Amino acid sequence: MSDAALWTALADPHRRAIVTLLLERPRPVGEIAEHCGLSQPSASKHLKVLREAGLVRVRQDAQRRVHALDPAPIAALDAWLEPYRRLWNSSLDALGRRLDETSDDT
Amino acid sequence: MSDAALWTALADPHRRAIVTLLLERPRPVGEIAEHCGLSQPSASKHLKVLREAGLVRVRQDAQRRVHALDPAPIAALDAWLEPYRRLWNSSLDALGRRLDETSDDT
DNA sequence: CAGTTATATGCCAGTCAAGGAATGCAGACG
DNA sequence: CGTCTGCATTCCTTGACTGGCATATAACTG
Repeated sequence: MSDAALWTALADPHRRAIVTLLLERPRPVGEIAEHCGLSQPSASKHLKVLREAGLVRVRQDAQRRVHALDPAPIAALDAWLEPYRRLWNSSLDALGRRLDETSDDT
Repeated sequence: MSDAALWTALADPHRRAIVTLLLERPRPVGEIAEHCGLSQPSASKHLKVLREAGLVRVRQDAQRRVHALDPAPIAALDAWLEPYRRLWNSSLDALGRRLDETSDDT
């Protein structure tokens, strides 16, 4: 269960920003740092955490290290959310039903 | 965007355990503490964080404070996951296609 | 090989969250 | 009103994480 590593990785706002940024396309470290307003060392460290959580993969291109998103671990989160999503949906349903019952004064 | 509070709240394993526990049914603080192997003060603190993230609601019953799960904030997470889920699914699709192509040696 | 670019790492100081023990507080109950 | 129960809050200590800076490392360039 490196589930913990995944949560920890995504708990940080900067790292979520990186992940979101990589959603667009893979990028080298420097570019990531710039876009997220991070120093290069800081970006490197965050990327390390993301790598160890399996969220990011590296491809070496000359001196550059192009980091790409790996969405696979997100599936674990998705699975974790499952039961709550059910609850949430049924709550919405209940709300909808109640709204329907009272909807004559809309 | 108290999105951050939500992530922070769920980043902690104990709090995830509490949330999972409350999935079953609402419970008073003492019960939660016992089930999660937490001291009473610790449980109280974690519940406070969960409350402030909107994940938990309290109903007062005599001296007891019965905490119940509120799955609504989870929707935010779900929304955040959306784009990644797409990617993930398409990756699966791609994998499936590749497996199909090579599936004569199954 | 010397120099430059792109990135990783080590070290340090500041910050913050977590756990434990003790205490405060409100409701129940005789 | 005194007491007990259930929970919240405070204080304190400790460990973890973060950022910055300096430095090491690796790969390209001439």
